[in-house]
Amino acid sequence: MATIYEVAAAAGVSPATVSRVYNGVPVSAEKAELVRAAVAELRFTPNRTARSLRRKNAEVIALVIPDIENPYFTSLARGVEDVAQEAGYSVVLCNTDEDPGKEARYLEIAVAENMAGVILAEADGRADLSELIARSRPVVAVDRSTLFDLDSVILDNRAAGVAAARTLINSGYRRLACITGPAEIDTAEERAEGWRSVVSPSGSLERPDDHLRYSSFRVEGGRDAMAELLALDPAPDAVVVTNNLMGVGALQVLSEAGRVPPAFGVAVIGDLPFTTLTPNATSIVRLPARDMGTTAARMLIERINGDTEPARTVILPHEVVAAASGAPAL
Amino acid sequence: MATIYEVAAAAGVSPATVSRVYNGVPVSAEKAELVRAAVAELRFTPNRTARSLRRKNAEVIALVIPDIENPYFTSLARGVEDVAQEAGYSVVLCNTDEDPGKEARYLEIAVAENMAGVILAEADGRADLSELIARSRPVVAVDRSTLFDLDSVILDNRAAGVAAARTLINSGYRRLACITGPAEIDTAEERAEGWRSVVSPSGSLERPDDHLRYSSFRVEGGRDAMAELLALDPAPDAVVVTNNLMGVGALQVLSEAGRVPPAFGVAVIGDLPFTTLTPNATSIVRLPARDMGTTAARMLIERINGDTEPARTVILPHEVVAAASGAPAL
DNA sequence: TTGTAGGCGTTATCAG
DNA sequence: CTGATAACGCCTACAA
Repeated sequence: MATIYEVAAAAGVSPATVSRVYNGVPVSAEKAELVRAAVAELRFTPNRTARSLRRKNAEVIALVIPDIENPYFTSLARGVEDVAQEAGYSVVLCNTDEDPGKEARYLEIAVAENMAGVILAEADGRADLSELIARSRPVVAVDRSTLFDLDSVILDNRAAGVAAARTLINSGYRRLACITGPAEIDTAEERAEGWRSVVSPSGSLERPDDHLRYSSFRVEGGRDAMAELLALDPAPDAVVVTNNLMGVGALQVLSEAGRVPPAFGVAVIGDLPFTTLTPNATSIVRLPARDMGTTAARMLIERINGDTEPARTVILPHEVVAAASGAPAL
Repeated sequence: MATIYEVAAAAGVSPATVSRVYNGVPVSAEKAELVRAAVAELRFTPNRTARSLRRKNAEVIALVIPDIENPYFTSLARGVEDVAQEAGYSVVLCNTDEDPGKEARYLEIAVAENMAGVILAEADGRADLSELIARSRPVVAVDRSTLFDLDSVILDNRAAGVAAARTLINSGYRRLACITGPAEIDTAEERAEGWRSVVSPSGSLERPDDHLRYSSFRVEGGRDAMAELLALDPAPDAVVVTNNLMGVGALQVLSEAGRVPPAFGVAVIGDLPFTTLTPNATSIVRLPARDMGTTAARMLIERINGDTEPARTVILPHEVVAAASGAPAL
């Protein structure tokens, strides 16, 4: 409630002086002390709204993600948060639910609220960032790249797909199916392409894409796809699943069908959150979710602080954790 | 970038008129049309910062939760978000990490940013809300109640504890242990008290509290506590776990020890996220996470709209999903 | 180092 | 219904 004027009056100085103590501008020790006392007295907190209006810059960064219920993105969010907090920024978490409409609305808000910058994991790869760019608000792409030339923190999705497929082959499985996300999402397509590149030359499946399913990046998506794959002839003996939630769905269906790994090989890209199965029967390609967040946040803050280097792309490494046990004897 | 003045100039009207079309104040059809055209032309978006400074009220509500990585809270957040969005508010998600210091900082920001209201799941039951209340910013407590007299959306935690314990007794288990959260968190204590009230009279454990463990509301907490309980003599034959993440940890340890349900009875309060075990071997007391969010958001918005009734407390019902199979023959 | 004063973009009051 | 104008609370030249 108290304003800078009331503090100034109480301290016997000018409003400008009060402002200065809050902005690291030199003020004599005595006056500074007077101000501090008055601030404590009146329990003054600077009004951030007025400050951002004046400075055209809120100490807030927007983190726009497609699915807040996916632990991959919440870890990433934690990473962003920790770095941002450190640098004095608060984080507004915006959940787009993979909906380009919601995404567009949130990006508009970021502009209208003068937010300092945006970290964006795109819903559909078509977001219009021209408004943000026109107002020179820095944007960093994370997890998924955009149509614009931006700093990006991404994964080598194709390599992750390759790694997942290879680990199954090494364990002795031969007929690898694949479950991936919507074809419009690049990461889904790239990971599947990694699988395809391993499976095609091996020739154990005549037409690999018959064993490929596109589905939603959610538990239900994994369930549906896995059920279809199990009904195939020739049946697959293993599956690469390109997303953690789908992995859970697939494992549920396999478990219901009595084909828990290693009876049926499973390699999942992404950490399996909260699984209660003994963990090491499934191969995992771990993704550095938290690191993606911290890295993106650091890049964004550099931009906010005026860095004007050309856009950089950082590719963070995944880590393969192979299942302990291999395929059953043929 | 365009301001209301530029729009006004382009449309040949006064800035006040432009403002009016954005605030539902009557404006003649012709002028309204002129404004609409100019807005489209200049791609004008009202500056929310200026608006909130003037109105002393941002169309933003803060949702303060203790653990963004717990799916219970992300579901709750989804509920809040959906209702808020509907009503034209954006939601700022603040993760306190169960840290009262962070919590205090976020609450200060809510004040400093003139946010319209706060939905708070408290970290420690001691938050100082006097500042918010003094400025008559509505606050709704969710999941955990506070020291202040506020609208609250909570659960009957004791009854949930009773229900969890009863379902195990009904399945034929006799020596029920309990794993609960930090003693400072009321919900943890209340749920444990429910368990105690079932276990004490049955007399099958001489000193029930020897079989009670306080731990952190996280997977690790469940793991640690479960390991300790398994080493006890007399060993329990079942456990009530008062939180979803702890439940996951407990099940992991049991699985590693080869004592998967129903060999060892498990009842968990809270949904088990993403479990890949066949689901129905564990009893679950389902909590209406999303509903808590929607209910809290509705209450908050009523308050924002000026409702001044005395504080209400809503207790949302849980739902017991008993395990399909009972205890093994004794 | 300090104070004065103008303006950031809106909204609300008050005449007309 | 419409237009001029004064705030909202703060920051930052500019002047002293």
